[in-house]
This record gives sequence, C-alpha cells and structure tokens, in this order.
Amino acid sequence: MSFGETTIEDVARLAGVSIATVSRTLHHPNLVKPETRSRVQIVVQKTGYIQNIAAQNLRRQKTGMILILVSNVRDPAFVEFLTGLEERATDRGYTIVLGYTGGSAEREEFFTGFVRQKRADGLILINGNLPAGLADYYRQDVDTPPIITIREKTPEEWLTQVITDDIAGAEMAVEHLIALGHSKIAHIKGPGHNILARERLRGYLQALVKKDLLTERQLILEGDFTVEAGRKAAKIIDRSERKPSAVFCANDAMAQGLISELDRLGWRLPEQLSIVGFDNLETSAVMQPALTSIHIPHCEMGRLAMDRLLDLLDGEVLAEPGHIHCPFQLIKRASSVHFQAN
Amino acid sequence: MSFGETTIEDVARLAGVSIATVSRTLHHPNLVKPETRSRVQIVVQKTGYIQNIAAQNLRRQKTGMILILVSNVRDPAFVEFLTGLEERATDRGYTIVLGYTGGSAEREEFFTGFVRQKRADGLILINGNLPAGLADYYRQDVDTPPIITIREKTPEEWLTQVITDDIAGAEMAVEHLIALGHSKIAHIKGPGHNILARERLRGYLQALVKKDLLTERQLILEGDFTVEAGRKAAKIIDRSERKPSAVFCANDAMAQGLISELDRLGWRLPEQLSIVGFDNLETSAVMQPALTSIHIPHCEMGRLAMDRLLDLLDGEVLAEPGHIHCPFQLIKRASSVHFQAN
DNA sequence: TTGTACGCGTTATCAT
DNA sequence: ATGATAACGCGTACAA
Repeated sequence: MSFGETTIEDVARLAGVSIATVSRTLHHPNLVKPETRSRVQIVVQKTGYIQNIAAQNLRRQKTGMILILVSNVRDPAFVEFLTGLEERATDRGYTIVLGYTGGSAEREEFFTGFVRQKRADGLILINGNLPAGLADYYRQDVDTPPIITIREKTPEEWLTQVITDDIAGAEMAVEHLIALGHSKIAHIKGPGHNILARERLRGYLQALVKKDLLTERQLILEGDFTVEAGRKAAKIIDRSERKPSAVFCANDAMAQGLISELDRLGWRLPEQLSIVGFDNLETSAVMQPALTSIHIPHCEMGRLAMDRLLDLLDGEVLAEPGHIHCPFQLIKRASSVHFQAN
Repeated sequence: MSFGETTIEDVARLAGVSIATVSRTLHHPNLVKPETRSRVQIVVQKTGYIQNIAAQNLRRQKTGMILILVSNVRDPAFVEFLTGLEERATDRGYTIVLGYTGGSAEREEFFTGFVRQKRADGLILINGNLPAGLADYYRQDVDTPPIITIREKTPEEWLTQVITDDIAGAEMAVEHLIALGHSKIAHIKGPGHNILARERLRGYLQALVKKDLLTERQLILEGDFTVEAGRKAAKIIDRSERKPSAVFCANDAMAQGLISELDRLGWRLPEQLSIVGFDNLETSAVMQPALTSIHIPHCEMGRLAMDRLLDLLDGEVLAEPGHIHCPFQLIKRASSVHFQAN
C-alpha cells in the first residue's frame, strides 16, 4: 500500500488543504477545525504518511538522541545502568546511541566529533573519564550539549554527577561486621588508582577508627577488583598466622573469588570467616554462602541520570542543581554471621 | 573561539567562494584547484566549521545509524555481540542506536515506528523474535531498511541470519566425552521452547546414537539455562543410583551451578564427574575446575553481522547471500578427564 | 574550475 | 481557521 515516501505535500494535496494545515493537525490539533482535522487524519491513515525525522531535526535543531559514552561494556554495572537509562529515555521519547570507546584514543576522538557535530542532544558518561577532546570542547565552547556523569567521580567539578557515598557504604559494611562481634576484620583493596577503591578503603579505616579497632594490626590485602584477586587473597589468608574472623572486600567479584577459593581449601563458610562485599552483583545472591553486600542501585542511578539530563533538555528549571546522591543499602545474607571463637 | 554555529555559507563568504566550492573541498577535494582548496581549508580550520548532520541526512536520505534491537540486555552474550557490532560500525562510520524492548509490546511498537520513520539505515536483531509490527512492515512495504539476525534462529526464512550449528557443537562436546572413555553421559537440557536448547539436545542424542550408546538409559535432566537449574541437577545426580561419569550441559551457566553445588556436596571434581558446557562464558575459565566448553565466537558474530549489513547498505554486490555460518570450537579444560572406574 | 539555483521535508510566522 | 512562504543547512546538476 504505502510506499514510505509520502510527504506532507502529498497529504496536503489529497486532503485539499495546505501543508501548514497538515503540520498543524499533527502537532497542534486544537488549532484546526475538527472537520478539516479529521479529513487530514483520514488521508494520513490511508497513505500511511510518516513524518521525515531528518527534516524535523533540521528544522527543530535537535536529534532526539542521547549519547551514552562508555569505555568498558564488560563492566557488570554497565548493563544495569543501561536498563535504567533506556527505560527513562524511551519513555520520554528519546533514543540512546551507544559510544563505546574501549579506552582507545581514536574512538574517543570519533565520539568527540560526534558530540561537536551535535548528533546527540545530550551526553551521559558512564565509566572512564571525559576524553581530552571533549574536555577541551566543553571548556572552550558555549552552547554545548548537556552532560551527566554516572558513578565515576571525576575531578571536573563542573560536571553534574550521579554518585553514591562509597566511604559511608564501606563504613556501614564494616560496622555491620563489628556489630556481629568481629574485631579482626581484614580488607581486600581495589586498584589504587581507582577513586572508588580508595573511598572504600577509607570507609573501612574510618569504621575501625571509630570503634578504636585500628589499634590491632588489621590485615589489608592488595586487589584489583577481579575474581582472581579474591582467589589470591584467599591463599594468603589461608596461610596467615593471625587469621581474621571477617573480611570486607572492596567489591563482589573479589568476594566471589575469595569464597570459591576458601571453599576449595576446605574452609567452612561462614563459620570460619564472615565476608561482606560491595556492589551486590546479581550473581552474589546465588553464591554458597549467599554474599552479604552493599547494594548500589545501578538501574535507579541510570534512571536518575537520564531524567536529570532530559529535564535539562526540556528546559525545566532545576529544583536542586549539582550532584545527585544515591542511597546505598546493606543486604544481609548468609556470608556474614556472629563472631564465634574457635 | 568558534560558536558551533558556523554554517557552510559563513565559510564560503569568508573564503570568498561559493558554498558549492566549500562542499566540494570537503567531499571531493580533487575537483577543486589546490589554491582555493587550501584557502577554504584554512577558513574551516579558523572558524571550527562543522557540518550539520541533520541537513546532510535530509539531503542524502540516510542517517548513519544502525538500530540494534535486543530484548534482553542481561544476556551475557549481548555485550559480546555488542563489542563486535560496535567495532565494525564505528570503523565504517556508522553509529549504533540501542533498541531495548525487554519483550514489552509497547516498546516493540515504539521501535517499529522508529524503523518505519527510517531513523536508522539498517537493523540488527539480537535475541527475541521479530516484533509483529516489524514483521508486517517488512511483509507489506518495499524499500525497507536491511535487517540481519544474530544467533536466534527464527522461522522467518527471508531474514539473513548469522548462526552457528548448535547440533554439531553439541555433538562435538559429547564426542569429546566419549573419546575420553565415558559411556554414561547425562545431559542437562535448556528450556524446551528455545530452539538452541532443542538443537543441543539433538546433537547430544545424535552423538550417542552414532556410538550406539543410546541403548543404555542415559540421564536427561530438565533445565532452563540458569545457574539455579544446574544446582538442582546436581542434587538429583547426587541422589541418583546409576550415576553418570560425565555430563553435557546445554550451557555454561548451568554447568557452573552444577559444579558449585556438587563441590558443596563433597564431590571431587573432575575425578568423579567430567563436565562439558556450551557457550564458553568468560567466567567459565576461572571456575574450579576450569570448564571445558564449546566456544561460540559471539564477538566475531557481531562483526560478521555488522559487516554484512553495511555491505548491503554500501550497495556492494554480495559474493554469497543467505545465512552466515560461524565456526564453533571445543575448548578443553580441566573439567573433563578420562573415565576412571570407581 | 567555479558559481547559481533547486530540492530535501519540515515548522512557524505572518497574512488573510 | 487557513494558506503562502521563509527559513533550517546542505549537495549537486547544470550552466558558465
């Protein structure tokens, strides 16, 4: 039937009106006499007329696209962010275009161009820092597309960021262990260059200091957020003389490695060691024992970020500008239990 | 410096040429006298002129966008597909827009409209079937954007599909176990409605038939591709009287659940049970024992799909049209060993 | 080798 | 309530 090539002009001719009236019927129906309005609508129906987006974009000077710039799609949190981002974007009539840089300078360059060409109305930065080219652009130009960062705290303070308080989160995790009666609480760190890892370490230390437990020499192990790092830590703990009764891991992946390896080494968990992670990955709930963790509402963060961005685009005056803080939550599961002397 | 609002007309004026010459310098430099060409280029530099994509799109009748339609972003294979898709798309100057339906009819409708509006030049379908609206559209209309399906075999035979031979893959997995001396080989099935699950079951049966091992009553367990299903199967096997010496799992997730639960039940692996999975997830390599599996080159499949799609768009004549078959591969790891009588 | 001028399909302003 | 018409910014056929 339709050829997909009907233009507003065709509709106008067939309905015996001007193209202006057609456009009005479509966008401001109340300005059109009901009679003519329905005449137009019928023709639209019959012809299967569909507006040409490119022309609309040209006219309106916007694209209806939001660029999601991400440097690592393998990050388990990514798809969770994405779920929330997508949900709100689609609901509000925007579409997501994906910019995957993989940390490559060439790709960062490409997407910098993308933004400069205004091929997206706005920009969300997920993991990885703002590419140099983009930073330049935002510094030099006015009238740049709004940009919001999720999770990754960057030094660029002018950026609106959706964040959680990782210090407080880590503190809560450790306080939970202390409340269970533990006093020898080890920590497996994340990579030193990562700001989240540093904050979690800080929260761990703060919690100990508050209860005056830092006087005991606590075991602090190196790690890099990988499962393998958790395994390594397990071996060290297994050979250690002053064994901790609990461990706070800087993320769930390492906690999973820890559990798996200790299990292999014949430990009884959680009796011999209480474990708390951070992130609350989906897979953590099905571990043996199920992992106690700090839940970060990734999906909700995606929603918040997209909503704020679109509010900006839709020209709404912001109630409260600045960073958006997201609540975390302690999820208690089987891996953390009361201290039991051996 | 630049205001981001320089148009081709500004450049033309400043360079003392016509807009046609500016356009030519940008797209067909060889048609312009070197002297004027460089004059234009300098002005472009100075003004920071950037072409307006919307106008280009309108003129060229294309968008430079490829829609990835996916119903489940949590599928571990998704990000692997995505990596390959993104790589080739960006390399060839296209950008990916993400259509996440989550199986919701409303969203499918939305993206159907998206395609009809020709907001993307082409379409790649990842998991989930072709939405009804789109199927209608492709049936009725001519001049529809090209579409390619990855992995999910749909009944719509006119679709170009990037696939693997799951029957042969499963067969190879089971033959591997047979070659190791196993004769009692159990199978954990995927969900019955899933075509991939059915093919893997079929491959399993074929391999047994070939060696005349189907005469023995083999243990075939229900499953649904989840870790939990693997755990359940472990409990059944643990209680079973005629225990198999090997298991072929319809996917890695179930194999992981199986291993984890058997380990908890005190089994020694792989001595007491050889296990082979399917998919070769990243996490399978770090299991204890590391999981033998059929490797599906998801990333490569993404590349192939995108390349074929863009070939279509760029109007290249296809060497060989039709489905694209992808090679699988048996990855031997510690979880499968020679049969040992107890 | 370069310039003129039309068309891509809309939306919105101004008349009527 | 409706219709002309001017942008929106670009690419290219055609003329020079």
